[in-house]
Amino acid sequence: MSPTYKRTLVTSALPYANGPVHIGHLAGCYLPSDIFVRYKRSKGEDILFVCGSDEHGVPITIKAKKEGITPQDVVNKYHKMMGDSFKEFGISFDIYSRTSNKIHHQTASDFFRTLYDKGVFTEQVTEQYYDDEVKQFLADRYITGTCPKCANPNAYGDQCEKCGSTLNATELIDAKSTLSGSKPILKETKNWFLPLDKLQPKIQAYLDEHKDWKSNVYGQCKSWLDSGDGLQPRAMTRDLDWGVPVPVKDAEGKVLYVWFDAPIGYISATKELRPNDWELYWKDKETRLIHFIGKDNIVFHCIIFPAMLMEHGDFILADNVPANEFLNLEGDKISTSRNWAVWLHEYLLEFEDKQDVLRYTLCSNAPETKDNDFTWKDFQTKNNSELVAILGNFVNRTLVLTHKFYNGVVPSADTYTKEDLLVLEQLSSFPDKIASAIEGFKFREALAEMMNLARLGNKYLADTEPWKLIKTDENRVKTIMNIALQITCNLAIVCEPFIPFTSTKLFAMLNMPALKWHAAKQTSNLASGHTINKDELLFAKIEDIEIEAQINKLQESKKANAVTVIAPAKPETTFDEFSKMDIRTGTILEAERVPKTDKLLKLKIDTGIDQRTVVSGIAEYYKPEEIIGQQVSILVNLAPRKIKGIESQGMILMASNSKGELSFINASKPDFNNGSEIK
RNA sequence: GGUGAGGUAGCUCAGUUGGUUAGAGCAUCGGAUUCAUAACCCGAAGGUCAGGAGUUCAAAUCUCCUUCUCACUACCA
Repeated sequence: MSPTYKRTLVTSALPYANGPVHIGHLAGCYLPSDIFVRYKRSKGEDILFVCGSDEHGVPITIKAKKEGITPQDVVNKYHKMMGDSFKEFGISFDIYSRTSNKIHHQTASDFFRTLYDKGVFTEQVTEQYYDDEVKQFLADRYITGTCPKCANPNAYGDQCEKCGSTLNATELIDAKSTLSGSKPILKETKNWFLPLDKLQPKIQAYLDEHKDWKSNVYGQCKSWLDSGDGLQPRAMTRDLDWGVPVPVKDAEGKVLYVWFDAPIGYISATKELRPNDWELYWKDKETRLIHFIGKDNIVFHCIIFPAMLMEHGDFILADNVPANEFLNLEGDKISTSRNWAVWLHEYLLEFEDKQDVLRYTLCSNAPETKDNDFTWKDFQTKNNSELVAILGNFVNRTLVLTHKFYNGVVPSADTYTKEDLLVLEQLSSFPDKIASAIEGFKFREALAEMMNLARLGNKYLADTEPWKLIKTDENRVKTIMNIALQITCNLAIVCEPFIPFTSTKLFAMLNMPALKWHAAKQTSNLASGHTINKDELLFAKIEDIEIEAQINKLQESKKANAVTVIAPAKPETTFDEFSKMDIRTGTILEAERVPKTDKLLKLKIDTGIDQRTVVSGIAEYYKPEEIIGQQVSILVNLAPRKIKGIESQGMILMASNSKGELSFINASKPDFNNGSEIK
């Protein structure tokens, strides 16, 4: 936070255009950034707020294929959906752009070309799976096969969605191309890498200047730099036909890696918004650049993107990256694929005109320092006992009294008592308190301060009791009501960053145009003699029925999930194929943990044929001492393989449930000796 | 296993460079009140600051160990 900055550029993580926005996204980065920007605008600072849809990358091509439409159709659908719901929710982007725009393709392409011409990239030839039928390299997501860990037959080349393991495409058993169904072959391909290893000293120096970043952010960056071998070169191009084409020779069929292309989206969005002076926001040392993101994006925004910008030259680097942690929902991780989420577009339909309730709840419980949990019960409580009872109630009682006593005309303040002066002093101190919390990215604290202003109002009314005094001292009541109205007016100003819809309603009720931040330090924004409008309730109570409905809805998707996780049957095989496998009953003679691993047990098995060593990934489910003497089924003619330096000579057959938990399978009658064949 | 972030009242979280009886909101209980959406206002109760050891006149705060949660990462034939 240097005082020399003349302007600020705020970016919010580009949401990936393969699904709608949910509350996790909002709490993670869109709401905090919006609060920050609204506050800065209210202060009259020069600030731009850019965002857009991230529309490239493999998952979108897969989704398109599945639905039989083009990738462009997919992103068109979600781009519109996300843009609309952000807008309706009051996320006040100056521009919500998209990476399939021409201007972005041009910008990203030029950016790559500049780095290429400067000789920044290293070229590397690697072996990748290639589908010879459709003449195309296969991204990890385009390869399916049997998961080597849980035997799920529908694991992807990068991940098994059933057991959650991260995989390499080459690990899959019976790998298959999803494009043609054929067996892929390994083929050499050339890609361009960003040599992060060589850039490490520069990145280190950059991070050293920013030890003031949030501890979760700085800590994670440091762990990347300090870990074992330090940073590793990372491919910035992919063999794919959806994305920004690589603008060099010999690069047919290659596009920029989404993580190269996406952050450049911030630049192209700025360009689109301000074609004439966009460079001011990206290249002037007096511009402060801030990236709002979720914790999953830290490495890209704090290491890779800055590295790209440094190597390009010209550009400024982020001054801060206030990343939030994750938001859970009713105790479970939010998951798009499991439909465990509160979707913004659905919320907006089901809770019409209640944007501010969600904004308030998410901000007050934002995962600023650790993962947090969103519950509907909490949502209800926050609405009923804070928004309704404290803020809404204060405004309501003030306006009702004003209409009752003065027919809606603001009375003039007469002589201030000691008590009044104290309240006025506190009133004018709020803007700075809230501001410093926002400047420090402590939005929960800022929000709590905002509510304290409403509390101050409630207390003032309770202490002065104008409804009693009106019978004995009318003059005094005028002063009291004037002060209560000033508090209401200043509330309208300082609540705007957090709950803008409420702010608008408040100004409308007060019958005045919206005031800017600096006015909130004044205690006479409402002139005496001014007539206010009729009062209406700011917030309505949320009843149990509504909350139960939401909880039931989540229960339904939980049930739906429990059913669908059963893996579909594998394609038909032949008896010949099956009989190639030599499976026997065996007994575990010895078992011990493989050091420095979480999942591995080293087993000695009596197979009836011999005694052999097998390494198996079952340590999470069985303790070594419990399984000695256990009878198991073992595949004995599997090619041996070294795991953690130990040669594993076979594979224990395990049953795996939908959670990826494992269980031995063995003969159910006692008199089956080791070495009995399983057929 | 490695690395990072966390573990503070029933719940959600503050606790700045170690300094008198550990704070706030919500929930609970009691009181007062009626202008207000039975809301507000006042008060009470509620914590071996994950556990253990150490440094210090003094530790929630510093060091070490153990343990639990989350994230990244390695191992799973």
